[in-house]
Amino acid sequence: MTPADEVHVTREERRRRTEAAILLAAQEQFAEQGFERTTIRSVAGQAGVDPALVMQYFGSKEQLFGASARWTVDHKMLGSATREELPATALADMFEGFEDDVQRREAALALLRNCLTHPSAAGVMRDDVMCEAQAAVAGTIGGDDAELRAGVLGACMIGVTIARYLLEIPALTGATREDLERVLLPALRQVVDPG
Amino acid sequence: MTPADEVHVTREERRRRTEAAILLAAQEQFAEQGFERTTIRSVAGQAGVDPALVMQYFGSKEQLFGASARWTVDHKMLGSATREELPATALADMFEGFEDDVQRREAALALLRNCLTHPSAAGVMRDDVMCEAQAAVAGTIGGDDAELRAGVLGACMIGVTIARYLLEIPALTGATREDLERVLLPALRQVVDPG
DNA sequence: TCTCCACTCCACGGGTGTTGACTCAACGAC
DNA sequence: GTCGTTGAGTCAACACCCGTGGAGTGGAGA
Repeated sequence: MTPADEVHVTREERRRRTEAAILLAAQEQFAEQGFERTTIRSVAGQAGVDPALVMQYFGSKEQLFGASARWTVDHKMLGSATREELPATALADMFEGFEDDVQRREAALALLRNCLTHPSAAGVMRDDVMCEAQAAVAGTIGGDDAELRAGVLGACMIGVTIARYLLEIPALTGATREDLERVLLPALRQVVDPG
Repeated sequence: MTPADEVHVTREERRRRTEAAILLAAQEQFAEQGFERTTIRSVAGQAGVDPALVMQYFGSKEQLFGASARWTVDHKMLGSATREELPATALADMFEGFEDDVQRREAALALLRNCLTHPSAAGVMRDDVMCEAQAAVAGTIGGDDAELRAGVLGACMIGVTIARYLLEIPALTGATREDLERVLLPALRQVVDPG
């Protein structure tokens, strides 16, 4: 844990590091095995730490999960996109969140993996991710059924995300970003632009 | 459990009924709370039966889940549909499986609810549901990226299904079938027909 | 009346989240 | 430099719940 070539680390710094190690291990296990199948002991084991320390830092398994599972949708970018740009912006946000940034990916996977079985994860998913993003884009879509179209857009994005990053359907995992854009963008434009 | 106005039921008939009651209770709980949160005891309690009887009939919790979680995609109907009919056929299959037939709905929800966290449910979902349906429609789609387009079609269907029946996003649950068809069909046609 | 089988009772073994007391090295005051 | 204090980290254990198994019971069938 402590590199030999590092002469001295302050106590505060050590604490920050182990807390980060615990959080990282928790995110990985929550993302891969789900909430119920990851145990405090296994997280502590992967982080090289005693299980009791996990409790001391995060309070409970529930709170550890709350700190681990996060999905940051870029509301501003979605809100400022025109109707034509909307599908491409949403797709770019997905690629950035699930492929480019390792930190964001584990946190988002931890939430998505459990959003069907864990009550609070379902709540966060429904309220913070889906409904907020929907509200952000419904205005730019316009028309009578703007809310529905925004919801369908989100639902399709969720479906593709699940198929590609969680279920790992070969047809989806084997596709490049350009492949996905080519197939998906015309369809999503049809969702946001009824004309 | 035994209706008073029923004079006599054979032993074999009684056994069939209690086994069906156990299976129904299991499907409901697997569908609503997920695999880990439903216990043999709670299933037995809802069925009005001793926990040990559940084991005796189904062998293990894993096998009980296997008997409970099923999703029957209508491959023949999907395979025989033309490219123009494909989106409407898929959507009709979703409505029938998740709204019209109560038996099928609980079984399908039990599978879908757990497909991100339960290993064997994930396998069934990926292989039996997604990949088989994909293979059934890829032929009628045609072209170089037929597999990818079929996969994207399935992914969008899964996303809408999850958003409407599991996450219960208001914008999706509040929509009628006609609303969904109006918004979704043009987009799905764009997926299966690149022209 | 004897047999069989649907069904129950009770307990075991194991794994889990959580806790309180404990150890020991880093830190600040002098 | 020395000494008390603080806090990071450990250890052992508790209380609980779960899946599962084996012995037992009572009423239906022959």
